[in-house]
Amino acid sequence: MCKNPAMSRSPRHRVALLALDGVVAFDLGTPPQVLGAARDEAGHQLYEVRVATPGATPVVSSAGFTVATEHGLEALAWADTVVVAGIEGDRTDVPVDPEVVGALRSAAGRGARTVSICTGAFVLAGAGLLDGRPATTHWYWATRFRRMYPQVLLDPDVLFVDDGDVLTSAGVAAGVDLCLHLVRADHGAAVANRAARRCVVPPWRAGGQSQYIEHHVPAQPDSSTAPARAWALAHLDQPLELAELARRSSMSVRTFTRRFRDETGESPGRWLTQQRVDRARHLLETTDLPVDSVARHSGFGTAAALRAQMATALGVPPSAYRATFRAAV
DNA sequence: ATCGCGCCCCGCCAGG
DNA sequence: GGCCTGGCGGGGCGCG
Repeated sequence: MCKNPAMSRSPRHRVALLALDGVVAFDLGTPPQVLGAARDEAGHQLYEVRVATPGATPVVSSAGFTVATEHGLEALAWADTVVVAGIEGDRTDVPVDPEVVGALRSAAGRGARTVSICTGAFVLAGAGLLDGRPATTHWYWATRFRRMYPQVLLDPDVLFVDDGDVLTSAGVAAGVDLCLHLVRADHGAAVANRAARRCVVPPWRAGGQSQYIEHHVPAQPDSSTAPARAWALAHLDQPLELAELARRSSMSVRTFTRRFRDETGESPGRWLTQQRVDRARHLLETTDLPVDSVARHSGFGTAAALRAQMATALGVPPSAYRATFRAAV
């Protein structure tokens, strides 16, 4: 791990966070906080985040306070990744400043990764960076987005969209999910999970928008335990033993658990119960099945087991969970 | 409520 | 030596 100390440490990933007038205050905090929480084994930060505004002039945030930064658009030329924070919804139809468009386009042109949070997608789209590509934005502004940018393949029902060098996320807090996704893509699940823990990201955000829970943790493509996970998902309602999953992957139990942990950031058992809780949540939201059969269909033998798992995972009993969503929709 | 049993998780270490 | 593997054992947790 830290056999060669500072010398071999790779340079930090450079991130420019672009704040325009009316910037969503929350989005301004997300990348510094979440990416800043990403550390290597020795505790060194893996990202350097600079907040930039056009001309390094102060901008007024959605919360009313003024944002003063040291960096102008030249930070976009410096960055490996450019993140555009959301702007207040009623400003989304204001044409994007040509200088901003130019800076974004040249950053993208030289291969920088471009990312948006929330309504920041309007800015990327305004710069033409989303043309013909899949993207998402805050669900509330989806209609306007479609009208303004019909050439973008908008999917308003997901937390975020990863299209390689262009990534977009849904409203406000989905920026947290996207930043964690970036960390996961750049440095693996273990680092991302440590960052999440450091940020004390809650496992469940109360409220409606139940469709969003479908999109959980994206799988690492080159992953030796992925087939086992797929198989497990297809047989969630049955008892699944670690030994069986390992055997199906033709690995010893020890190697399987070790790889699984490396690839997903979680132990097989924890992952399994998480998937089962997700399945149960989905059934509670979309069916009228009694809690008892929800428990069976999601692989918890009994309602008691389901209740216990939901209590620890979400802090909410099944019936209350269902009631929340029935009331919310 | 408690205990016992089985499974899981993971550090440790030996071997390829 | 470095890397990956896999067996072992103890501590932990869920469940009956």
